[in-house]
Amino acid sequence: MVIRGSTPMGMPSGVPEVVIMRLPQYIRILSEMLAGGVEMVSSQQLGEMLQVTPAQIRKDLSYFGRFGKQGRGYNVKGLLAELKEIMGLDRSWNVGLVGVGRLGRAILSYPGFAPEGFHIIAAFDADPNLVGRVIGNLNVQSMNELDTVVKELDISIGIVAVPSRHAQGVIDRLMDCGIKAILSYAPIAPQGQAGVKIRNIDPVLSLQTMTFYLSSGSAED
Amino acid sequence: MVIRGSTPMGMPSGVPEVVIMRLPQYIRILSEMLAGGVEMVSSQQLGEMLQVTPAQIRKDLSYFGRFGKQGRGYNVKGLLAELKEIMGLDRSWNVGLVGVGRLGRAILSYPGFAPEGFHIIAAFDADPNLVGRVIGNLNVQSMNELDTVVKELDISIGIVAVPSRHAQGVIDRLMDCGIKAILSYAPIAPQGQAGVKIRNIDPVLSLQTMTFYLSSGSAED
DNA sequence: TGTTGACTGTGAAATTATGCACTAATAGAA
DNA sequence: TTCTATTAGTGCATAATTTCACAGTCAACA
Repeated sequence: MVIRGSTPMGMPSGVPEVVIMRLPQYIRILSEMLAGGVEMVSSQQLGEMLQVTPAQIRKDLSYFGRFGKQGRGYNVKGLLAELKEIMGLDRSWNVGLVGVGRLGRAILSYPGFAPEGFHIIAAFDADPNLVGRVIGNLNVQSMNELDTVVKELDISIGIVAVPSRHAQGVIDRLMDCGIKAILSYAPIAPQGQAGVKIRNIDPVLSLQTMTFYLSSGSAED
Repeated sequence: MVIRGSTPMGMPSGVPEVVIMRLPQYIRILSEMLAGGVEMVSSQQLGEMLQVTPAQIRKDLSYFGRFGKQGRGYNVKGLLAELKEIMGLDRSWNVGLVGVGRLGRAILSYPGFAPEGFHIIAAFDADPNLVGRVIGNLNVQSMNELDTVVKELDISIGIVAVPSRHAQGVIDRLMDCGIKAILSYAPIAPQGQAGVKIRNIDPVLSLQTMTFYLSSGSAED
């Protein structure tokens, strides 16, 4: 799928979604390299670490500009900064969590979000017994307050951690609030409106995509 | 990517990986329909629920055989059974978990695996303080026992829930034991050997693939 | 100041995936 | 029985993605 339409600040448009899906991986490797003191990296080296061809990396980057030096490769720090800016990862994002059951609490206590700029600053639950309680530094709020709080706190990303039978309803509510990016942990096939990005975390589905290869005896990778 | 090579029981080979990635989703929807008492379904209806074109569903299924009736559609129960068999989901799989920290325990207590036939029947940890303890009905075992236990209990899938700096090492150990399917929760780009399938559960990466669309102001879906 | 080796950026080609549109089959109505 | 409305399966066209391969640039060094 290709991203059509114009973008505000002169950002090149027409970037395939597959490319967008790969950039965060480049960012991650580059971060590791920067932490490791590496200054320059070639598409060859980057490709080896990510198991993709060097040509693909160069082509991906070419959608956004020219970041390398012929004969030298890429400056790790510089490329990292560029990619972060392109992806909107040079800033922090306010995230709202819906569902503070066992899974929701695990998400709240997951230490991996904040260092990457994702701050869960509000938690909601439909259960009146949970509303008003403080869980992981957050005061659990009623679903009735969703719209108000999303706007007041400038929340642009929603995380859904409710039982699957309620997940689509919650996703609909979030979209009604103007949320355009949703991370759902529910094992369902979510229906999203146009212009809304939804990603699923679904370990069972992940396992199910591997068993074919186990049973078919295929030795391919 | 296309799956090359022959398969033992006359299973058609040459099935693109994208197709394999979609089949579990078909299976999920079909299960829901079966539970809902639906008897027949057309590719049109299935496509609407999954947001894919009917043609794609028919094409995907055609890699494996002919399951529908012209003018009628597919028998839900029958198609579900066929797809489960194709994917190796008509049986149960033994799973080993490495890492019983907070994340590992959350995985052990996740109720979604067993009903789908994935049984975590062994848990390992490198921490001597954890070895020997009973967590979630399982006796935590030392990493030294990995190879023996994997073979004894016929474990064919590994789940990795260790800190990221140890993840690649654990993945290597699992591959050395002959494990061909690994689900990793570590936020790294894992290096796998040929013939080994690795899937990542990485919520941060998922979030990072969405922010581009939030910042670019693109209204596309 | 040439010359060499390394490596990017990019059109073109190859490959892979998707969607169209048609044929054939089927059930049910008239 | 015949007609109509559906819908699967599929060859082919189109679209998307990946890879190739090479011109152009750069740094290092003789």
